[in-house]
Amino acid sequence: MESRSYNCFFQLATDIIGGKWKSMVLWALKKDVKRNGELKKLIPNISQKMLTQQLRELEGAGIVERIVYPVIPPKVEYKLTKSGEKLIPILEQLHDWGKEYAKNHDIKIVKDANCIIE
Amino acid sequence: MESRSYNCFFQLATDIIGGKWKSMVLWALKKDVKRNGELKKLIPNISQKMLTQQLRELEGAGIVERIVYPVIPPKVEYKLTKSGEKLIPILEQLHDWGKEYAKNHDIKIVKDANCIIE
DNA sequence: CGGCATCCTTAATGATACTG
DNA sequence: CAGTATCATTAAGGATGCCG
Repeated sequence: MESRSYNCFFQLATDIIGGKWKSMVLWALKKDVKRNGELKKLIPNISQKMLTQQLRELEGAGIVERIVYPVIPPKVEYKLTKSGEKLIPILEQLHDWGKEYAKNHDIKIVKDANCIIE
Repeated sequence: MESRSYNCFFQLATDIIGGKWKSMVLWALKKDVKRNGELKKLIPNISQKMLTQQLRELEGAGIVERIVYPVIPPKVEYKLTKSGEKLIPILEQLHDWGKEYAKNHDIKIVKDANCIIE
């Protein structure tokens, strides 16, 4: 985490959960603890590199917790922290907004194999 | 607007308002109609190129309306559409989340000159 | 004032191979 | 399984100049 300076709290928030993947990772974690492999299946088109990178940054921000089990083969779980959980209701509303937007604009959802949810 | 295909409504939503600038532009438009120059002052570090680009994409998505007055010198106003207005309460909650996050992590806000708000 | 067009630089992401 | 490292590619963004 680089400590930038922020002009307002909104900027801070978008800096933490913005970017192409972060909110989607949080969305994938909204229900349960998830393992690396599960996340890769849940999030369409994300590469291992991007997934790891985003998870590390979210962990650094205190939004996601990484739990390592010292076993072989390796087992690592990811879960939302308290702070991260507080974001979920907001993301839900964004989801609902998208649903209404899709309705109004005749946009169809086409899930490929393992969609995130709903 | 390129018509992609989406796996879920959440993905659709983040595709529309995601990216480095879009949500900030919406945030800057949350109160009143704004002109190009005002937006540039309100949004820290945005270039004219990026501002125009983001506004065009938001306009294409039906989130922002562009109103051109045929006068000299040119006058152009930007305002949220109904669809765009529905996003504001959600962005407000994101703002509030950021505020609490800042409190918990001892992050200070340093406005430079013309901050967006609050 | 509010752009657009062009060129150029930098940052983000992808592909592939390898490891404990 | 859950990564890391390296290299190649692509996309995002900045600088400058021009225009109605």
